[in-house]
Amino acid sequence: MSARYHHGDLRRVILDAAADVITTTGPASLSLRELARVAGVSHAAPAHHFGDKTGLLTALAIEGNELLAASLAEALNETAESGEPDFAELGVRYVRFARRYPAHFAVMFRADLHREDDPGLIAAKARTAGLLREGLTTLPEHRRGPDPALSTVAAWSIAHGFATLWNARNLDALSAAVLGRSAATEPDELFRAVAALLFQGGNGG
Amino acid sequence: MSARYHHGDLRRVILDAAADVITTTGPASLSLRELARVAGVSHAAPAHHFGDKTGLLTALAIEGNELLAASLAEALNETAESGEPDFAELGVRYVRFARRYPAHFAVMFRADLHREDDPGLIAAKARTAGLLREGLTTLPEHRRGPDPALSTVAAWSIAHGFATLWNARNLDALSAAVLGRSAATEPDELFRAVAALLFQGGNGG
DNA sequence: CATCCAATCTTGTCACCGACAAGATTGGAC
DNA sequence: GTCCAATCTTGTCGGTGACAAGATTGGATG
Repeated sequence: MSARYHHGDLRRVILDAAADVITTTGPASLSLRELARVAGVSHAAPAHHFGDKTGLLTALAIEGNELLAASLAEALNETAESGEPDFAELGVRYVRFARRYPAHFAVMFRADLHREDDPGLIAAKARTAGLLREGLTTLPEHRRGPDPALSTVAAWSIAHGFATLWNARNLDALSAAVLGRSAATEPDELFRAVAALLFQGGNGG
Repeated sequence: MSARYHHGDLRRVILDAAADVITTTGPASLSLRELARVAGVSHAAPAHHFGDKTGLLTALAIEGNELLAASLAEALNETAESGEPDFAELGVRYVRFARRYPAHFAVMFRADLHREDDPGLIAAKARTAGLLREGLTTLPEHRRGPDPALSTVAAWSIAHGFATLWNARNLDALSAAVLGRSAATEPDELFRAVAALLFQGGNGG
């Protein structure tokens, strides 16, 4: 009985199962015991790897920041090579990440769910924010306004807001109204159109 | 003993207590029994008014939408009188609402916490979204681009993203960088500066 | 005023959950 | 072969949400 003790990679399995549950039913109904059941281990096994429930969600938030940072870094490299830095591409990556990893995205910005003072989380968040700002700073001034920090706030806000509202299904009616009169059919295209309204060549005053 | 049965306005007391708890410690740690304790009633009393925990949070979400809609409607009336419709003012109201009622704001956009198909909630959300779109539609085209629906998505996104990131303390470092070189000291002013980067007089085509 | 009723609140209970403690098992280092 | 640290299990406790059944109240009706 009791199967075998060493599971192999229980930590990863629990993390993936948590992401699945959160994606379908949200973080509120997440239960360590259910995750243990899914993984086929005892009810206290998950706690060993994450300390407690908050620890599990902190791990998810860290992983989310790392995934996002990797995607942003990739976009920065690509646009650097093509010689045409494009802030919208960063935003598209941001929105795409939120759609592909909704569980991670949801946990990352919910301070009450994870341990805010975790060193690993602080480092991961700093890296993501740094890439965001770096990306804006590389833009020519006429395409991002005179103040990079202010532009970063604007770009981050519009991408984050779009991603959040999209995931929460708050843009369904509006996006139908927009897409009905254009050829765009994906949220990527809709966001590109939205992003085009920012930094559209005026002087930032 | 047992004090007196009829509390007077238990529903309101529970709602306010819930908002307090959520504001300080987040929705994750909310407990109906704790609210009952605070209100001085039995542990099952709150359920009578809201059905269950989800019902309580649905009521909070409805109230939040109504408060926000009222503020947006007020802003629309004011700018209509002054003859200078200003989209940024709507955004400022949006952000101000998120800061003044962080508990409501947090619950409103968290589908897993409230009952999405509640008729009252659907109506309240429709009213808020309608005001948002109406506000943008009244803007002259050269200040909001050719497509009102698209402009609504953009304006809603930037306001919602700013509010969310601000409440989650993700803009602290950036706002310090911006505010350090300007006279602005309040988030209202910071958002105004951000909003000025949208629809800044370029042609949307 | 007496009676009745629906709304409100209480008491009691059950299954589930998170956290903790103590013990069992495993793989690997030595 | 022995030991050890990491991993997982078992057992338990207090707290929680949900539900059922009963008690209390204010007001309506006569």
